[in-house]
Amino acid sequence: MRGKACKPFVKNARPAFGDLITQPDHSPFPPTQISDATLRRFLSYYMKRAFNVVQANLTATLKPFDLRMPTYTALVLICGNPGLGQTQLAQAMDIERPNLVVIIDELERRKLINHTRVPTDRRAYALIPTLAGRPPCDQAVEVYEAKQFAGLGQEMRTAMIDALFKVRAG
Amino acid sequence: MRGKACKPFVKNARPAFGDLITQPDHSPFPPTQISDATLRRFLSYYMKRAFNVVQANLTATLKPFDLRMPTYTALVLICGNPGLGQTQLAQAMDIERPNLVVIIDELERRKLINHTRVPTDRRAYALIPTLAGRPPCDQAVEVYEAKQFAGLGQEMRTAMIDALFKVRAG
DNA sequence: TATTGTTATACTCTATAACTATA
DNA sequence: TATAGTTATAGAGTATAACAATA
Repeated sequence: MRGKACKPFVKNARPAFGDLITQPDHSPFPPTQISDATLRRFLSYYMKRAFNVVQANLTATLKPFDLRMPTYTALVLICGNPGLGQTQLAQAMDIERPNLVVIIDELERRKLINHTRVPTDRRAYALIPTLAGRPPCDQAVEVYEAKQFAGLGQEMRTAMIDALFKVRAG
Repeated sequence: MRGKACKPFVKNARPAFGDLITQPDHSPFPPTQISDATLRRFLSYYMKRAFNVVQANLTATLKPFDLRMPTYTALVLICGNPGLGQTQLAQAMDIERPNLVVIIDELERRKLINHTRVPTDRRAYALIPTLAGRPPCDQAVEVYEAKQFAGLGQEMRTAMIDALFKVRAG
């Protein structure tokens, strides 16, 4: 049988037809319903799907604050690390320095951060949150992260962090 | 003290200066080093960082197969669900139908899948892997997923799947 | 009237190369 | 020579609106 190696795992998959019918399967997304073989084969898919949800929810939550994911991330990191330089921030955000420029510009235009020359190294700028910058940062974080990960519980949260770190570290 | 609410957690954060110095901190990325408060505040950041790694590794791994993440995902889903329609595939991939068109076109151009009219509904097309399409699909999955998640072990993998599903389901 | 797939189009996020001003 | 930040630009991935063919 041709399709034996791959088992269907898409909800409401259209029944195949002709000689290509294998096993019409209507298994839902939950991991418990999916064969272990399939799970092991396609973990990156789960990561993407979960991340899509996080991204969508985060975008929606940040809208009232007029923040997008990159500006939000930058603001939180700057609030947590006042005096940070742009090269370091780019490293922390895992993006290239040029992409940071518009982000920094926007945050500064909105008076959420300051962009000050470092006295000891006149090439560098230090990023510092303004007094006006902290409240939206704190509120956005609290409103979003609390809501998004509320259902996880401490154990699950810890397990997830561990796994994500392991994946990241390789 | 002004910066008390946010603790630095960026590696090698530049020491702050002037009256904005709070607590220059050089805590590294690993979760164990970061305060629980910070963890709870910014889980989405960990997800993004981990996903960046997955995405980069996956892209590199798929290059020899001349596949990108979307074409790879589509191919795996089609192999796993022969006869799938484009609307369903778009739902499974969590993207809009128009974006699928170029992906399907590419896979079909490369003779990895077929794009056949459904006899019972002449609006719809059924996506079916070709005999040539399965091997690169299987190889790519095995080479990538095995390598990326090898370090996790079964427990961690399960925990991660559970957490990701929970996040996705809300 | 609703649905499948399509076209055209625009937007967000990101990467690369080359520049400037400092070190 | 190397580094911090910048500019210009290109590409990938995605979304929205409007269309044709079919149900």
